[in-house]
Amino acid sequence: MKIGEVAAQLSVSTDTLRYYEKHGLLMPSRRTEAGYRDYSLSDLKQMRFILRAKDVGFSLTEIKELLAIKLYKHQHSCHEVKSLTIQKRDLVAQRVAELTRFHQSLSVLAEKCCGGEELADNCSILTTLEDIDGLTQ
Amino acid sequence: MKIGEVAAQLSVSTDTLRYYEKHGLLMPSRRTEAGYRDYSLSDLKQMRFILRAKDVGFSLTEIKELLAIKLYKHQHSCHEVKSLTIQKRDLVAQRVAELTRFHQSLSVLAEKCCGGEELADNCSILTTLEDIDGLTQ
DNA sequence: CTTGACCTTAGTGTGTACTCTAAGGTTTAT
DNA sequence: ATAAACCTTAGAGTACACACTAAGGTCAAG
Ligand SMILES: [Zn+2]
Ligand SMILES: [Zn+2]
Ligand SMILES: [Zn+2]
Ligand SMILES: [Zn+2]
Repeated sequence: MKIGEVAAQLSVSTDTLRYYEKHGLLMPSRRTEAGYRDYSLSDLKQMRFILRAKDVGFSLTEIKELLAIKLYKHQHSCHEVKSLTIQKRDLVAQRVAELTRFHQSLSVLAEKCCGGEELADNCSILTTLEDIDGLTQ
Repeated sequence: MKIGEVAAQLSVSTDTLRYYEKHGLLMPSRRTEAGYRDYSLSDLKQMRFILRAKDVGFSLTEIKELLAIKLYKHQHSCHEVKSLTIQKRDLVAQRVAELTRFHQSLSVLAEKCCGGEELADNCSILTTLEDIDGLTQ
């Protein structure tokens, strides 16, 4: 398959496919005489793996590690794979916690403000951000 | 106050202070004869505002908007300020939702894998990422 | 036979929030 | 007087995941 066909089938851009190739995530098996990329079914399968890994939150760097393990499965253990997964999950959990704190603070701020068309001279959001202990109480 | 003193007092780097100045967030009121930045108490107060706004999740661009409103409070309404806050809160909520889906998927993946020292030939994480409907069920 | 739709490479631009560097001037202490 | 510790500027580098561009080669349809 040519790059355009793969791109259409998987709903990605040809740029993305070339980008992944450049960064060692997906090398098409063959090239045509004219030098065109020629993707095999196995290449397509690998691209689906990559996209699914992205869907669960892995970065491209992490996916590259997963692919390296997948390629030589018999040289790696379940432990390694699970470690990567758990590490990622915990990192995601940390970020969720941080963003949840943001959300909480923003909610508190929003509730303090009347939101009316009056002038912002005494807006509680602005004064709270000015005050030292505005959000810690 | 000189830049180093401000930096020490607020636990930021002098680089950060110069960066904020360059990007229009905080201009020190004066310069000394030698060209050194000379921060006033009001400058310090503004820097605290910026840091507190960062703490609740506003980006520097958003903080710049807030500062512009704060500077001319009598030309802006509570509505504007509250809008910015609500928009940000909703955006954060979206991101939390996305990351929570990631977390859920990663947990499902992790639970499927034994995590032992055996070879990864049949690792459920890898096979699930390969399968089409692995995570949708 | 030419038009348009594809394909190639290599390189640059985007946004975020800094961080670091180079090359040099100033201040304070010994 | 000189060294240490500050300060200045402008500009480059970092991570992430592409998107876009230029300049050109290839191929199918009309
Ligand atoms: Zn109000
Ligand atoms: Zn208000
Ligand atoms: Zn196992
Ligand atoms: Zn496993």
